[in-house]
Amino acid sequence: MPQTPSTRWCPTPEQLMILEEMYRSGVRTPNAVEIQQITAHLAYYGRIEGKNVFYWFQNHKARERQRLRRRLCARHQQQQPSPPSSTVPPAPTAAAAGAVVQVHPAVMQLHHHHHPYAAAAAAQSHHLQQQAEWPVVDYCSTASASASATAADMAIPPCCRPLKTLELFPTKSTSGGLKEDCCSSSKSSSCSTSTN
Amino acid sequence: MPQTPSTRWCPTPEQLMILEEMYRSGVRTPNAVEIQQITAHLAYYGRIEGKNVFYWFQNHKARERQRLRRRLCARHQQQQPSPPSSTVPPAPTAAAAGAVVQVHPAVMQLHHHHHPYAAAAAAQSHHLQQQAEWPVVDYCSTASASASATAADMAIPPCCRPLKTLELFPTKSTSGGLKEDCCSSSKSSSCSTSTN
DNA sequence: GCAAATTAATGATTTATTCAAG
DNA sequence: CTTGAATAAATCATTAATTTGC
Repeated sequence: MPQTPSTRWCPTPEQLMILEEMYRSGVRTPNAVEIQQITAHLAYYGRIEGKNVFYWFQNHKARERQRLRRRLCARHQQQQPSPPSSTVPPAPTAAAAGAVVQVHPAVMQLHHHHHPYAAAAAAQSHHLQQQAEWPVVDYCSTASASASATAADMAIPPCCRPLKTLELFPTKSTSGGLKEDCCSSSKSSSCSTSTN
Repeated sequence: MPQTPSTRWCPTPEQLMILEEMYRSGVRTPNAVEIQQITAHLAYYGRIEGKNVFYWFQNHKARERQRLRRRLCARHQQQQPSPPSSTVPPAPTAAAAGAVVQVHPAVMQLHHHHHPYAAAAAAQSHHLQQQAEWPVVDYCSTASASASATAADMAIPPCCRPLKTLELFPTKSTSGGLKEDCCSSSKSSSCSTSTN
């Protein structure tokens, strides 16, 4: 075994545990800076990169939602008779509620395993520095020169505008409702560039 | 006015021209490295970051496609009688065809405006180095160690795998076969979107 | 008990949709 | 309205679980 090329990241139990803890605490879409920190901390438990953290949150969030959706659907399908309003509340709200108090930074110190190693690991650039910042733009970095943001610039938690997905899937047709797939056969929907 | 924070990138005509030229040449989804180079070149004509290039291609591709879809749809709606096979080839194929010969790297030297400035600009880290490489992972870098792929593995151009799913397996329903999206059901709806 | 063959999870990409600045 | 930016959904691909035959 040369070195196990292992194309893809395989989270260690510790890493996974911490990530899940963070997720439960409300972390949804950490920005570049936060990802950096998370990565730095997790790096102590094994090889990891910023993108891994990024993807993990993306996937975890998406699949959590998917799972819920599926459950609801299945339930709805099987039990024609809609039970009263006493259906078991879908739990997710719990996490959301917790998020309200803004736990992002706090979580970082959850385990506060004061291992200088972590920081070092990140700083020493394992094999390439972690300064990445593309799609996951860190809105902050640009403000590096700022030092004097206009106000709420730094005030609000930089990344995820607080809790957008709070109401996960309010059956609102937000994204699933209207698409503009004009060629989708079916109704001769008027896709005619509408009112222009 | 502090310094015109200018939240979003505004491409100069030159930059735009070059980008469009590249797009026409077949560039669709440049990887991190390529984006770096493009950024470096375009940086000569004005402020620009990797993410801008990334987003530009994303959006341009998506909207080009959308535009076509819409046009086709409109046509199909207006002209009930389906024209023979001589309908104007949906253009995208053109790009695809061009892509077959793999123009990505070549394009880089399309203009080969040997301005050391560009490279310098990128290298000097305007205010932060451009080594980014997150979501836009460069599939190439990881493959560096490979060296011994199973076959067409390396043959295909690194980025947009032209036709990977082509004939991997004999329709064994391994992973792509079945979906279980239970809630799909109604997704038709008109495309209007009405632009609120 | 084990290894090849399936299936289930999940990491990584790509595509579609949405938001909001100009 | 156009389009840069951001997010979510869909999809692909690889790893881990598991089943199965020996």
